[in-house]
Amino acid sequence: MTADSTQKCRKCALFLDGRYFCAQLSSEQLTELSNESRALTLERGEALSADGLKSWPIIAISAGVVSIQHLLKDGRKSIAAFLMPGDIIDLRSFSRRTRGQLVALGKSEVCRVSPQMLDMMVAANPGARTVLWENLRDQSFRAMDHAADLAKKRALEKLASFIFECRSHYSAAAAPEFVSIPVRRVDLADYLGMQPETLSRCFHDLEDQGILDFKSLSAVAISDVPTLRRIANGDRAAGLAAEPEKPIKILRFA
Amino acid sequence: MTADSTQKCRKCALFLDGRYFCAQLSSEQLTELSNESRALTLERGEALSADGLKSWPIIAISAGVVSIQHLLKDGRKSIAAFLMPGDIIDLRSFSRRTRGQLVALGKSEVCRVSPQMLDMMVAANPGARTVLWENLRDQSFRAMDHAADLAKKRALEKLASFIFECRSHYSAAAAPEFVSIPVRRVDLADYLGMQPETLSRCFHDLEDQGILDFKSLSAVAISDVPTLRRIANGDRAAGLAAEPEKPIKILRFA
DNA sequence: CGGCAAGTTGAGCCAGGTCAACTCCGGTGG
DNA sequence: CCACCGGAGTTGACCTGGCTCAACTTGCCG
Repeated sequence: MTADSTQKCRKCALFLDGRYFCAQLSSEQLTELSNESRALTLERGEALSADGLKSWPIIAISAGVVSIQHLLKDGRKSIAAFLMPGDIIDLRSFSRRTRGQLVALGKSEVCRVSPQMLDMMVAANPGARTVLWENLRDQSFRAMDHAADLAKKRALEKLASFIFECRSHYSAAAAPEFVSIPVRRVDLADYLGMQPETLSRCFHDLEDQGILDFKSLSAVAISDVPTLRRIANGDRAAGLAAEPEKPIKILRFA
Repeated sequence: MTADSTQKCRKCALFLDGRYFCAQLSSEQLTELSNESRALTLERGEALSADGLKSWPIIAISAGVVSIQHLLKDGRKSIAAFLMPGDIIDLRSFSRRTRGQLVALGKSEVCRVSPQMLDMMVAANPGARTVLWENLRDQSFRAMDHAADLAKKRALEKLASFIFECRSHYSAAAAPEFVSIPVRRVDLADYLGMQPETLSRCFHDLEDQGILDFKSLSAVAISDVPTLRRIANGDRAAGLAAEPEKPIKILRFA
């Protein structure tokens, strides 16, 4: 079993990618952690049970996308956050707060870690501590940025922001304008706080304006990065041939 | 100066309240931290400059409310998060992300801490580490809950949620139904992603329905907690005498 | 190649945005 | 003590972006 678990860890993205937590651990620490962790594969739509989370409140995402979902009484659903590979979430104080569920949005790999073990690693290993701390900060800022977007942006602007968010997460340096959208339309709509219909119309708009170029449902190329950026930043004139500015210019000569 | 700074720390809320970071420190650690920190008073509307944040990227709030604000090109403003006393924010990786500003929403006290010193305390003091970690997690979950609220709730529901959020932060055990609203209407509107006019109408609604009772602009009593709770949870029938259910019942007999 | 889930399109409607006028309140100076 | 001022909050009337509902198309998987 020990051999097995160590094997398991040595093939895991959390160990193989130097930016992630497990890559910071020494060989012995990795073995220790292996014994106190459980890998798990989730299919799309599967949720981690509340009971399971009580005994294993630390979840590390090694592949796929997992969401934190909130449900309202009348069935409205919203997705509070996307968790990506490398994200580690500590739900020890979660029960006090609004109940949200952890639901996989596609086939995903997660690793459940014993809290005691995590605390030990964090106490003993400054590198691991830094990585964990930075990841949590990043999650926090992502959530805040997202909240700011939801608060005051219109649908098209939210979508534009999201595409950039995707790009910063996923794009290879080789093809910076190709972006993969790792979730279904419905889930993206729930994340962006709009209806799937509206989302569809927005995608269509961006394609019509020649800003996006669809390779498939889940892969786009950004053909006009500056305009998309301006839309994301809330520049209402972006992509509209900037009509309102002309008259002002003329007045300046008078 | 050492004596001065220690004095300063011993009167600070971050030390006096046992739940907060500085209360976890030993006497020597507190003295050390004093020398590597700078207290600062902010008036409403004052922002921490980007330069200042570069040299002092750790900010602890000891009194008042500080906001993280985002500005769109056309002047739309949104408030991504409220930072409350006890919150500590680490902006070391902030510059990479969307520029947001830290702006005080009322007279506030903050303490800028040297990152090296914070790291040392965190390495040496497990209690302090836990408090800091839990605070950051809390901020993160708050931001996610807030994002979920913004995504799929209507105006009245967002306001109801916010009132509960305030209650959990501020209320004394003695008078659990009294809630203080620590920010101006405009700022609350920016936080909840709506217009001040709409916010005003929502407050009025809740008062008309006998759910809220205003003591002043910034102090309310919740007169009907269950209904407010149901509104916050997205129960569309709450406070409407549940008319739509009757006809359905009749049809069931047919 | 059939069947179902996912995504799209269209038409009509409403919650909340917008704009403008108004009230309220605390501070200030005559 | 009161008139005045400016900022904050409120109210009213109108308008629109995005929601809703329903029908349709597309794409995926056995």
